[in-house]
Amino acid sequence: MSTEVRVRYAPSPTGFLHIGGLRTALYNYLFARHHDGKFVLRVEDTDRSRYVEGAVEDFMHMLNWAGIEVDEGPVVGGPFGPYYQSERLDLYRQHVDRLLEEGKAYRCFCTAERLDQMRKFQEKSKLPPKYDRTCLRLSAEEARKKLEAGEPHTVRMRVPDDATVGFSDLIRGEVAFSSFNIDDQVLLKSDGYPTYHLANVVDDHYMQISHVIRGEEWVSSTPKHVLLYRYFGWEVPQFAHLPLLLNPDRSKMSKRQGDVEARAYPPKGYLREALVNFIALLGWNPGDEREIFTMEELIREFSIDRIHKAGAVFNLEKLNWLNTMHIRRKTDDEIYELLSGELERSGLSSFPREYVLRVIALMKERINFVGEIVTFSGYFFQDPDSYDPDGVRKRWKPETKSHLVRLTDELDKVPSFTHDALEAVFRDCAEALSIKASDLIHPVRLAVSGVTLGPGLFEMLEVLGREAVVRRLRTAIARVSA
RNA sequence: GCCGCGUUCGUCUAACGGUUAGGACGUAGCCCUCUCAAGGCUGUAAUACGGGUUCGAUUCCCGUACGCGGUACCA
Repeated sequence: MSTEVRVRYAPSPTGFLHIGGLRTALYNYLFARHHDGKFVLRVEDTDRSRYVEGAVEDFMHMLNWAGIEVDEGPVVGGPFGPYYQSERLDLYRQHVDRLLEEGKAYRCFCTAERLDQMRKFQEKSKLPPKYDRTCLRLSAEEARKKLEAGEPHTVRMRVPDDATVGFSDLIRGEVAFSSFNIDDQVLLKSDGYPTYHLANVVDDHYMQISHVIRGEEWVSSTPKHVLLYRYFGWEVPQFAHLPLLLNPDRSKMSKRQGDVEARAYPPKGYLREALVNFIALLGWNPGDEREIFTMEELIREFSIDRIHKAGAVFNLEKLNWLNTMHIRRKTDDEIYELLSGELERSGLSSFPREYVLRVIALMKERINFVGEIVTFSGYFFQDPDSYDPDGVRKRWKPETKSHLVRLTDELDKVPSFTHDALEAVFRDCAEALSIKASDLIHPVRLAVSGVTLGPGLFEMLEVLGREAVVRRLRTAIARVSA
């Protein structure tokens, strides 16, 4: 086998891409890219009853959104396909037959009801829950009869009686299980489909996967996989079991406590850069104090030995902060592109791109989500229809009216309506009136925007332009002082 | 129940036997300032518990507690 790093993300299409799944995919991808290896996407669609329509499309779409490029997989293809397990049934079948012939697996004719009773009994007797091997004790003759009679059956792997099965985990170190606690796992279901355990091992082998990087929930079934590799005489890949993502109450991340589906995040205004940066840091850190990373930087820095062992709580507040940090790193043009849909929906797409770009430049540093440019800066697109009452109370004094009348006249005739010229007008006017500039600035902000917060006043006025500013001031003077 | 894994500020984490246990988010205060942000400064807050080992334990070992995962013809 080559020494090339080959990893895979192998989701099951039983639901849409989960944040935890996205992180697993990301870690695999970062590891692959860091080592100039390949990232494979394999669809583990062996459970026909739980298949969710559209799930595969969702995985691919969200991976693509996140900037995780698939080197081999369903759409792009590759030398080790097909990449849908449902299209590899013959391969699994052949391998089950081989195990059967070699006595490393056996047919099981037990019914679901029987197995149920058995488990209840085991629990009551405080025994480890595992198949009691009733069918292993069937004579060759009995088994053949049942088979010929067409009795539905599964195929189970035969676990050695008294052995320790261990493996070395890149994150957890040596992990060992006594075979006494390893179940004779079903490898082939009665419907002819393989279970995860069989399909996964067979595919990882033939797809030449060098490192199996997956969630912690697989730790306890890894001994079964190790056994299968041995049965087939195959080299065992390196394992790395990732810590889980947790809800705020430290239970396994799930619905009810926030959004677990990756596709919920883009519409909320989260940047791919922020989400990727955030989940990368959930369980991994670069070893120094940097926090903001691009995908390229993550690829450069990523290493499995800096992955944590303990689960990590998915905490929105830090994600939000990262979102604002990444927004600030974007150019105005990039933000415009991200905003186009929002502008459309808000009926603002008729405004010239140049104008929107200037609004973006002013708002970019004061928002947490791209969409807030639209929600927080309505006054750039429309005259205010009301004035914040608290602001009026605080900033609009009895003498304000006459001051603004005078200022408005000055603004109406200032030769160039630019930041510096406007500031000079304000300063001169304040001086002439023997008041502070802020006594003009605050009421003007209120008159022009209707609110008390926003970008610096002079740059705001410059963007708004003389006509709108003068019009709004005159309207406000009449309305607020009335 | 059985098996496995884990445990540093509220959260994400650094420290791989010797640090005043560091950083970030959040939060509180201050500075800056035309507002709001941003930024700067300061504060807040942690090694689960009990035994060892050691001159010295966050760090190594054992136990307990707690949490989590698995315990399917799901993945």
